[in-house]
Amino acid sequence: LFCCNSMLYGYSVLYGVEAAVNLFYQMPEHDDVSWSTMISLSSQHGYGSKALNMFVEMWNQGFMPNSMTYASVIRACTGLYDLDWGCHLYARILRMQSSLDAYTGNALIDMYAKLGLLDSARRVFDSLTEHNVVSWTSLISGNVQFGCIEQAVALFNQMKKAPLFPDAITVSTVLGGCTSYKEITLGMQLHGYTVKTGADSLTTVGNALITMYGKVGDVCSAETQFDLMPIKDIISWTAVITALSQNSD
RNA sequence: UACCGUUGCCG
Repeated sequence: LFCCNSMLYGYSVLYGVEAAVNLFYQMPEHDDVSWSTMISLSSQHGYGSKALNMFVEMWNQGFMPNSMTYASVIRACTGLYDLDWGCHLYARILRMQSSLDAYTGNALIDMYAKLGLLDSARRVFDSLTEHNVVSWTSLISGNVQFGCIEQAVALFNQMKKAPLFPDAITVSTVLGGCTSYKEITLGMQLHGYTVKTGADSLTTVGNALITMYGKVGDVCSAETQFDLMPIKDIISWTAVITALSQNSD
């Protein structure tokens, strides 16, 4: 059983999730680990309804989901835009585990944020005893995506006062907001912040900066940023080419 | 053994 559990993950990497599912059903017996592994693999690879079905099956057979299992199923709900199931899981977690932890809490924040229920996302956020960089970024991302850029920035500034630092993903998220809403003044302030912290040399952050300058027609800054970057990936190249082509002279 | 957030283009 132990060997099979390790093989489930290996199978999904080598042959795809379907192969892992087949292996799973060929196993003579299952335990919480096998179930949880399959559920997280399924939700990670976009097989959301498969993940939900397996969760029900697992539950009916009397196995105990842990917070990572719950987080995986919530992620599945997020991908399926299945708010009913998500709320149901929320209630069930509170019933079974009495409180949210970092995994379930962040998964719920992400779910509400992606579905545009920013107030609910905020309530979950506030109910957590501890916030990590993912909690903050998920909430910020929701506000960016649903047009509350000023609220996103307010959160970002609040976060800088918290005992943890925004990472590359947090900064890229806010920069993405500046791009969408053409908030160039704000974007340039953020650019200054990234230079100060050295974050501008990180590929994700640099990519977001290239895109932002390209979008507002500042090809020169876009190119400069591109040239400054020590590590360029496929996104850097696409972003700079897009910037150049959309501002052709 | 597995959890959650991000940046370009195309679909």
